[in-house]
Amino acid sequence: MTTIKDVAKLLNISITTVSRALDGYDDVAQETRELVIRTAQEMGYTPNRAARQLRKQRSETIGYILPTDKPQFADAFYSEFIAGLGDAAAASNFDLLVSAAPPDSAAEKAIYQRWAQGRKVDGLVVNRTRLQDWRLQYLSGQKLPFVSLERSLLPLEFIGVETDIAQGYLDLIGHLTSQGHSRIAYIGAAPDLKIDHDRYTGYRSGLEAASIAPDPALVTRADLTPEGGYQAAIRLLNQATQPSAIVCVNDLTAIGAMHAAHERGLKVGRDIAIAGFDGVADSAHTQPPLTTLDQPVYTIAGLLVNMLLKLIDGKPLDEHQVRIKPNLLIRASTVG
Amino acid sequence: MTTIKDVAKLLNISITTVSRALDGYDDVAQETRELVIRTAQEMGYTPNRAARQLRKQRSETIGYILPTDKPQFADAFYSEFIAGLGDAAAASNFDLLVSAAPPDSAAEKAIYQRWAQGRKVDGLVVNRTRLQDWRLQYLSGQKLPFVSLERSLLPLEFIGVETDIAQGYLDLIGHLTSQGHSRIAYIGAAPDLKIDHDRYTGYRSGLEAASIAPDPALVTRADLTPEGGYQAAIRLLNQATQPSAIVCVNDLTAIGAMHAAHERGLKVGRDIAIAGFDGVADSAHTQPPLTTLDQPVYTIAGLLVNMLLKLIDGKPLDEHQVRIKPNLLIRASTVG
DNA sequence: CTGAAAGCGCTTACAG
DNA sequence: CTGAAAGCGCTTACAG
Repeated sequence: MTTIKDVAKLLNISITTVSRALDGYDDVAQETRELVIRTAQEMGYTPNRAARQLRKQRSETIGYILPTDKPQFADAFYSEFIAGLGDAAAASNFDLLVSAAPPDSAAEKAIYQRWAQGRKVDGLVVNRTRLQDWRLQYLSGQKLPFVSLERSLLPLEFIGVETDIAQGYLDLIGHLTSQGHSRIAYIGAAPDLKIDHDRYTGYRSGLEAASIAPDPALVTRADLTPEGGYQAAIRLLNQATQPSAIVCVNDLTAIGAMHAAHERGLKVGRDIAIAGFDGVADSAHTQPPLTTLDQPVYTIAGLLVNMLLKLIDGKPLDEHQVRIKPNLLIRASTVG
Repeated sequence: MTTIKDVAKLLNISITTVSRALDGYDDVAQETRELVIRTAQEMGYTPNRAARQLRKQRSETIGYILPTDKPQFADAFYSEFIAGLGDAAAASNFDLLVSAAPPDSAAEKAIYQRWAQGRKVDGLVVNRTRLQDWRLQYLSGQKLPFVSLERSLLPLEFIGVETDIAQGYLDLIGHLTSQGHSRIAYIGAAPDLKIDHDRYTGYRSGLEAASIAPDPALVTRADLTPEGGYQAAIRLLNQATQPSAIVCVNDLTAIGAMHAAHERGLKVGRDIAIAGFDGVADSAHTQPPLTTLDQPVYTIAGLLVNMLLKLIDGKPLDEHQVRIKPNLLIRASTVG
């Protein structure tokens, strides 16, 4: 490995000057700077990260933990989310540390502690925020910068990105009622998740705006997977009073629900309307293509990282909360 | 931050002893060890990673770069793969560094160089291996340990995991011919990818085993996305001689191909058979459910990490090459 | 069994 | 504009 010493020795100058030249300080002679930069390049020198981190007392790394309910954690939302995090971090010369743990598990807690205490990361990105989320409380207590996708109900300052679910659901339910639907069901996720809370609230507001009386029998919950959506839809379709439309908390749930409907011999779009949320996954290519509230996942991830980096640097944020309006993509799954 | 000094001071012993007690050396008095461990725990002490890395000259971190062809990189294969990498790494107290870059791009090269030169990582996991893959050559040259999913055609020692595609395709084509198919098409990926190479070879062997003459008109290639599969299938279906079955390089491609078939008014399973490869994604819940060659992605990722960690530690490997047989899941998409 | 000390490779006040 | 030196927090030979 080439070190700063090697570069200094070759050039017969001090390591101080090499360091300053490379870091772009303006008190280095133009000539010296150019020579240093060229030589470092030629020698293939890159500063040792551990040494730099130790000295600067920051890791130039941000962390993210995948909420893996099961090992078979196949969800395209997360590949796109991580790609967005990685790209935005790299653009600022930060690294992205990724781990995986079941939400609200001992393993999750252990990772947070290890990262926080060992200062492995300068900050974290949190998603799948829960209503009472110990992670946010812990990070606040540790004074470790973080941003989150969706806010909690805790009395903590919220810095991050939020989807404008209320508006999205007004659009979606409006679309469904305009198609003549009034028995609209909801398949959510665990009720302690902020996305379930918001989407359920949005669902209720949407019904209210259309003057439809809510029916508790049309509300059920699953686990954000196709399998969960499939089972939940079977429950709904087994009831005496069946829904004519189902809105689902995410696309994977909707894909499972469509499967259940097909098995019943229902033609999705004609016999029953089904809609998702996310717009990632293969929603454009399901049979029939899935109506969904599309979110720019890659962009959201980038926004989160850029907010986090400003927090880490102690720079002022343009906005503490960014609100993203999901885009209603109407496809055949809700159009007779 | 609590440091080793704080612990030592509180206990009135040297930092040497604290370090040795915590690291489990056996030349520390049992009593001292217990005291140190308990106190460290109570004080919330975790060794500073940067200091440890600098001193040990290893980062206790492995790296992985997502092959993001486009920002909208939605592929459930990768969420599961990363979950597997993260879990296996964490089980050995290693961290996982993730970045993203388009395959074979300048950005990809830059990340490899930064990680290698700055010793950000002790080793890397490579996938989507290309036939002539500069990454493998570069890492070999840098003497940086790595493992790969699928081998290249380069004259380098291969350490990693390989899917037994030949056997998988014999099973799959056998299944299709037993259903009476003889006009079997193939939708692949970029031909410089090892998976395309292997799957195409497997496809040809499968045809040969069934004494079916290959027809170049039935072979086309896409980009591993649903959209690509959709376009490729349209091309195939627009031809004078249409396929009666299509095998696809991955599930996402197959999902797109099913979409194209449906648009043509073909009933998948009855009018045309379509099969995928991977078994992640929502293949069990597509309409109709998708026949696929299922791979244990999470397990494969774990195997790769464990092999890599042995390489990093200079320990002997049980096997340099692990061969995984994909599991043919026959579903309605290929059964009349 | 325990401790004093060196040193990993940087960055950055400080002096000139 | 440049350099000598301190020190970030560890681990580990070495001495006792």
